[in-house]
Amino acid sequence: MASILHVIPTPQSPASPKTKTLGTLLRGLASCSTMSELKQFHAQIIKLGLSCDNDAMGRVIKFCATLESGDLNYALQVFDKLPNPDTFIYNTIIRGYLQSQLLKESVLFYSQMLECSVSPNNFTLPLVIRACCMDNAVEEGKQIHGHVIKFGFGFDKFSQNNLIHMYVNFHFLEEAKRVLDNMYEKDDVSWTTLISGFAQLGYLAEAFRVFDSISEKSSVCWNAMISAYVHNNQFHQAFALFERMMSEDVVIDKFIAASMLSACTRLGALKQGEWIVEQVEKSRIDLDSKLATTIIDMYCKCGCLDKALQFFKGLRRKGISSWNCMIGGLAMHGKGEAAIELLKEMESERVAPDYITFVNLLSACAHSGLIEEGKHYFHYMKEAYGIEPGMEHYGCLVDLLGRAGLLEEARNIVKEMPMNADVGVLGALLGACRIHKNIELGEIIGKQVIELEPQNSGRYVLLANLYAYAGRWEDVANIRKLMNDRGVKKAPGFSVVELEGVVSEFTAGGRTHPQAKEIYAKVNEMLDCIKSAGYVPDSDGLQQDIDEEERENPLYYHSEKLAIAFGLLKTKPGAVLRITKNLRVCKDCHQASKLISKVYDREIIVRDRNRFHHFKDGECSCKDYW
DNA sequence: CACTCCTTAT
Repeated sequence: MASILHVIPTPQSPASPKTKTLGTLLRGLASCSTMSELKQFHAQIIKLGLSCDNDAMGRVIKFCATLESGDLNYALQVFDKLPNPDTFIYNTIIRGYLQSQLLKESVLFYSQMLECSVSPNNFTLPLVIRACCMDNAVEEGKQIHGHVIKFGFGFDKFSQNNLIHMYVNFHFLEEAKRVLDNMYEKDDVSWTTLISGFAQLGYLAEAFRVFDSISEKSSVCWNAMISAYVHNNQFHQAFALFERMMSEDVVIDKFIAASMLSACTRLGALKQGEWIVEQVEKSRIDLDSKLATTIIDMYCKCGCLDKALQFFKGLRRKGISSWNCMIGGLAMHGKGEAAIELLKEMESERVAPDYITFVNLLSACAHSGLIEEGKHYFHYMKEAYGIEPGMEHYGCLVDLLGRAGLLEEARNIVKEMPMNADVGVLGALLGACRIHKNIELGEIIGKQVIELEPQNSGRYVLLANLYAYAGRWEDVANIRKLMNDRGVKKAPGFSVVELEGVVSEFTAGGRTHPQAKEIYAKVNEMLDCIKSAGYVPDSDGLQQDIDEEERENPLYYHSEKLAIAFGLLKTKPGAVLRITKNLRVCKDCHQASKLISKVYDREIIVRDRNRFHHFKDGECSCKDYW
């Protein structure tokens, strides 16, 4: 028995047993992934008598406060036990609040830190600046700017860059620029923050001035400026800048590829888009799921469903956004059944559909008139995946029912849905009233929609068209007057056609094209030809009706017809014409396009604001519902 | 022991 009381001598380890255990524990802590695991490590650290050790507790707090699987309240409990928490620990809690969107608490914790005489370091102020920025706390933000200087971080890049971000967010553009100008050493972050900030507020000239002032432009800077143009619909500027970039031998990376693809998509510039895809493949740019999605979207919106599908199927790993985008693409092209098939494929590959998947799927059902299927999936998403229908889903359902002529049912959905219908949902109902010429309901909804979005010209136009159908010319004139009084301008209509890689743009009645004379002659010839095939210009009431495209131009010269005429002039017989326009196809152009496809034996693919129209053999894929 | 900028889609 006595031997038990003897300490058996062991060889001396280089570190003391306690340190060694702590080291192992901290390593274990770094690798734990759940709160319950963490609590076990925490308990062991306490047993070692380290419950007040900043170094050890700092790690515990870091886990709880900043990781997805953490628990901010637990972090705060640990914090409260610490007699002298250090700067790192304060910073970590501030970051925890920030990540949880508890912005005021974040700033408050910083002042608590100062009250306890703990000095901020270079990590502290960027966090607090961000909190003020996200909270739109202008006064506090200015004070923190003072602290940056007072505590000696006037030359710290992170603080400065975050200040730029904050002032941009406050719309204090001069102040943002001043911070940049006073920076000792500006970097990509400083420049791109300011460029994209200016661009978001629409100040493109200012953004370009900043860009131009950069002596050594990195690809990040180039992309910031390119995407600034893209986001402001200045596609030609984006292309011009891209070309300049190429001529200066800057290498395309995945960011630039994505921005340029987005420009091609919005413009309908298929050839250019394909060229970018080629570059991506050639230069082995990392094809992440964002870039893959962008490429799929480009093919879909440029009218090449086949290529989109081919690319999609060839992807090794398909992210959820790629699936969603592909389903959305099928929806736009009126391929509802194929969209449903793709959902099933997704399920059989054990990819869980999400909120967006069902928005796109329901939109596919709506565009293809799949009423029963649409209703089914509206319930199915909740039953099978626990996804509560949101505003967009209700919008699709209303669209689906409304298009099918089930206006009462659609209206009941609007009344009974758990949230207040937004403009999107009401707009869908209004659209249905237009299709089915329900003046009574359309008038009520139209007025609501206009007041919800008084600057959106399309809403006025829709109601005015409805009045025009009813022959209520006085009301049409009143709408027009209302628009004038409020200074609402109709978006100028334009159509774009891409031929041999050259994108040509047409505006209604525009004569600036170098070959305008030939094009107009072709339009006249075209219209004569289809007249013999039964085309009757939709001129009833034209003098009074408000069209989406400018009224002062004769109907025949809508941008879409000019683009088609130009396409017929410039391509060989049988070639497919792809046209992209910014507004909805008007009734007359739709009818004309159908007949042109027959008489000239051409497939014409038109992308309008909402969807695609494939004109072939005198028919349209939208089955005249759009 | 750690922080900020440029990319897509609905």
